[in-house]
Amino acid sequence: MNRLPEDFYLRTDVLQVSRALLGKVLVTQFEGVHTAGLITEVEAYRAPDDRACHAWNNRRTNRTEVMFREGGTAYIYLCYGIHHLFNVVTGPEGTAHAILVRAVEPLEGIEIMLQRRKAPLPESRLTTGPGALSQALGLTTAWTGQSLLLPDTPVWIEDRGRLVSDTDIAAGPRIGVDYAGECAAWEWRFWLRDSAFVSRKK
DNA sequence: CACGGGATCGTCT
DNA sequence: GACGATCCCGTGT
Repeated sequence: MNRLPEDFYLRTDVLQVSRALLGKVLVTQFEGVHTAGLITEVEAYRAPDDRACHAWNNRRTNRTEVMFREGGTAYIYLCYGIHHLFNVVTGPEGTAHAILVRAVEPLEGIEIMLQRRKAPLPESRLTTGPGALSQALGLTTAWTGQSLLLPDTPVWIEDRGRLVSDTDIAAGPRIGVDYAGECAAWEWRFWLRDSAFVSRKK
């Protein structure tokens, strides 16, 4: 296991970290069950200037407090009362930057994922979409604030040597942030261009 | 394939 | 009291 180190997350440019996250492997292990998926699609959110960010204008609330923590922390919140959306906090403590993981390619524990999701599902839809992948990997809001760095955490991210070059990465506007004014046009969504495991076609 | 609606609840006004 | 960084299913084409 080659868990990403603190330095990976502490970089100040959340867009750079977002790109670097593509091709890494998101792993969960709890109650004796192991699942893993290769990260294929992400979105960056960045306070204070980004209106689409929950912590826009550096707004601190009970929910957003986690976003201000040190990079390498999980930020998970409930969306539409149903979906648990998983984010990775980046940057030093005091800045509210986070990366939403929108899709992964299933690697390990696929039978478990099918059970957690609504089987039967085609594998192409098992973990594509932020709510879908969280359900497949067993990620819930119970883990918001959880470290990805400490030993024996239930969730972490690994580097397994998959090489991703800039030409492998496509960028476009983020999904579902039309309310965010001009920020909605920022191309802060990144995905592996050739992956079949992306939440929506371009 | 495109579109529309319902589910469901924590969070903030 | 309104609404959301979503998803699934039904309907119509």
